[in-house]
Amino acid sequence: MRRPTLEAVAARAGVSRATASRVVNGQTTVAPHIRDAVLRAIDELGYVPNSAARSLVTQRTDSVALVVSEPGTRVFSEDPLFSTAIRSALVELEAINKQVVLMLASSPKSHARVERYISGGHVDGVMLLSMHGADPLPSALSRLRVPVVSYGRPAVPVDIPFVDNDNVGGAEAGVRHLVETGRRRIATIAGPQDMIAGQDRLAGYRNVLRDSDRRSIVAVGDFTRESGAIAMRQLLGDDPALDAVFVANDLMAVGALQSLRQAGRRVPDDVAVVGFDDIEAAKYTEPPLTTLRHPMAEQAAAMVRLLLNLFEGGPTDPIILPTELVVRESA
Amino acid sequence: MRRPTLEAVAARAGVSRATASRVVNGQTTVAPHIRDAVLRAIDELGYVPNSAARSLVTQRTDSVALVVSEPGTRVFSEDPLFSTAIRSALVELEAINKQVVLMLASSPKSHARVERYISGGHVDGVMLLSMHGADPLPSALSRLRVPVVSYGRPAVPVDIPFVDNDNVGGAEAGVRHLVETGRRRIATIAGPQDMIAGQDRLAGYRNVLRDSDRRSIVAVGDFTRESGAIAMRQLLGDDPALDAVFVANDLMAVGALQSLRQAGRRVPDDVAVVGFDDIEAAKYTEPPLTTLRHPMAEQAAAMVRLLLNLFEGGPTDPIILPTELVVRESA
DNA sequence: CTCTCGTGAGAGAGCGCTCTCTCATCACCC
DNA sequence: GGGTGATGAGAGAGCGCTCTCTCACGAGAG
Repeated sequence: MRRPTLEAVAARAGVSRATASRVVNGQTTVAPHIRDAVLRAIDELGYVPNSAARSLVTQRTDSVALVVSEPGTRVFSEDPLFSTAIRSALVELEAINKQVVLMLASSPKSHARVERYISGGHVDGVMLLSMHGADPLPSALSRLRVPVVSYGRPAVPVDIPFVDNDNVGGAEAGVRHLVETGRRRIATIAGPQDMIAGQDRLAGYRNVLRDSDRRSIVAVGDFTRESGAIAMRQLLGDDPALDAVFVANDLMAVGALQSLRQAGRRVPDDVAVVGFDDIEAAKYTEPPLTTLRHPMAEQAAAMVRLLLNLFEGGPTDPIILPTELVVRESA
Repeated sequence: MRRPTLEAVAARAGVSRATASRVVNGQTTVAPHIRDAVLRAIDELGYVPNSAARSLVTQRTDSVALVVSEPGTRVFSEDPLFSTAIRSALVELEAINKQVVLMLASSPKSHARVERYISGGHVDGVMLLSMHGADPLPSALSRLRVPVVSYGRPAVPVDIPFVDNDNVGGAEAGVRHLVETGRRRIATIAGPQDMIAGQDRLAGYRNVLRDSDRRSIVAVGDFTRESGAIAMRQLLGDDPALDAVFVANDLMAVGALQSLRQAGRRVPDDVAVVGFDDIEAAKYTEPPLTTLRHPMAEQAAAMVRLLLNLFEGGPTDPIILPTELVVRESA
């Protein structure tokens, strides 16, 4: 009991396969009464085109790969960045009838898998959610002559269109807020330095401290809550008198708040805290977190548009989305 | 400049296309020296099989659809349930070389899209992350004669293999813990009653209250933090003397904790709180949350195995995974 | 009334692969 | 030495579709 073919539809409608194909593909060179007959046959038979056959001849697949290159299970599952970006990209792509193949590229083995798959012509394009600098994927894929776009600026200089948020400017705004509210000893919990977001947000912090003649106090985390808690303890050891901390993402800020609480510090009275990303959880910390809104969904949507432009020859200049300071109670 | 075909490989290796195909597909009936010649040709040409051509003849696609049926943007992005389950399923499927097509089925329009796609034979099977009872998808897909499995028991009685966690037993264990620690007025913030998880966890709560001769105090949320906060305020209005609350998921518990704080209630001194799921964030609330561990990743992995069994004729009985009480400081 | 041109429909090749069928070859045994 | 069977390799059909090429037909022009 196999699915009806175009042949069957054509036979039922009393036309040739070519004509049936014309109707299916919406060509206008078909007389109305014939078109109706074909459509009726399609309906009656429950015909659905075989995509393998179609893409065999058209050389298109109408699907794109979304490659997520994040080794850490915890980060992937816990950081709303990924789910938000994936969901937004999905919605955008479904709107233009493209399928999304989701792939993980965490180990060298899976890298090979991804490369093989992509070069197998299964997809018309690739969207890369790759955060790590050492990641060989951006350059590998750009060599494959497949349209590739990136969510976030690739850490290695490679000619791939990308969309990023203004990490440096956002960090500057956050730290400037601390300076302007009279904080003197402003520490930071930086993100991983093999990620652009980690590097740029630290750069922003340094820029403002330099200009405002303050000493930088740095601990490094890996964007997880736990690393934020550990880094905060370390900072309190390094400089017990610190009165503010700029944390490179909200997840780490959550951990930092816990460490501050355990150390008996009041927030914001003793120590002001500014996060980054404005995830939903930031509204529910004690106290609610002052942070920088990172437009993750918009970023993903813009990435999809960039990929489309790559297909259709539109502009593919990098896009940098602005961030916005959201002042709550922690600073 | 198109990709090399099997024909080209065969020509270069000096064999027929059929023999080259045998080598590619790992058949053993090829003499070693010929196999080597073919492999060398493949390597030199950088040959990658054309999957469209292959699945056109084999009628297989080596890919499965992962259909996420969750209308709420916020829930999808914020609840680690989705990202954890998706990631785990992805890892399991990549291990057996299956591709994953991720699809959203939130609106009636996208339902039609999904159905059309599935019935188009693009995928060998479907995994359903559908939580809502009114969801027409499970029955629609089961009619399509495509292998389907479900993450979570489908809300409508439909003959689909599924994996779930022990919602009732978990809720009972959580509430029993509250009873055993001497709480008298135990309220609950239930999940949406059109979801099995919402229904079953409420049922578990009711079971224990009934047996321990306590009155039930119920508010209903929708599994978001915000709804938890609202429900908690409502409960405090309904019964200011309540001394415990069982919250149907951790996200809502986070919101509830905030409302309790704002109402000046100390946790656990005045009000004990038990959540459900044991998400990472549960360790970072103030105070850390006592909750029930819901093995989301294992559940997804088991679902993948179930789908495999469906392909290969193994057992496809429903699987119920146990939950475990994790006692922290909130109760 | 013939010629040209536009329009709508059919014929048929071919996308790249798998797989059955067929055949050649060789070892083995009586 | 001829028959038998196992083994390895090739020929070729065909998966379901698109798309070019061709052609039939009718309208309009000369």
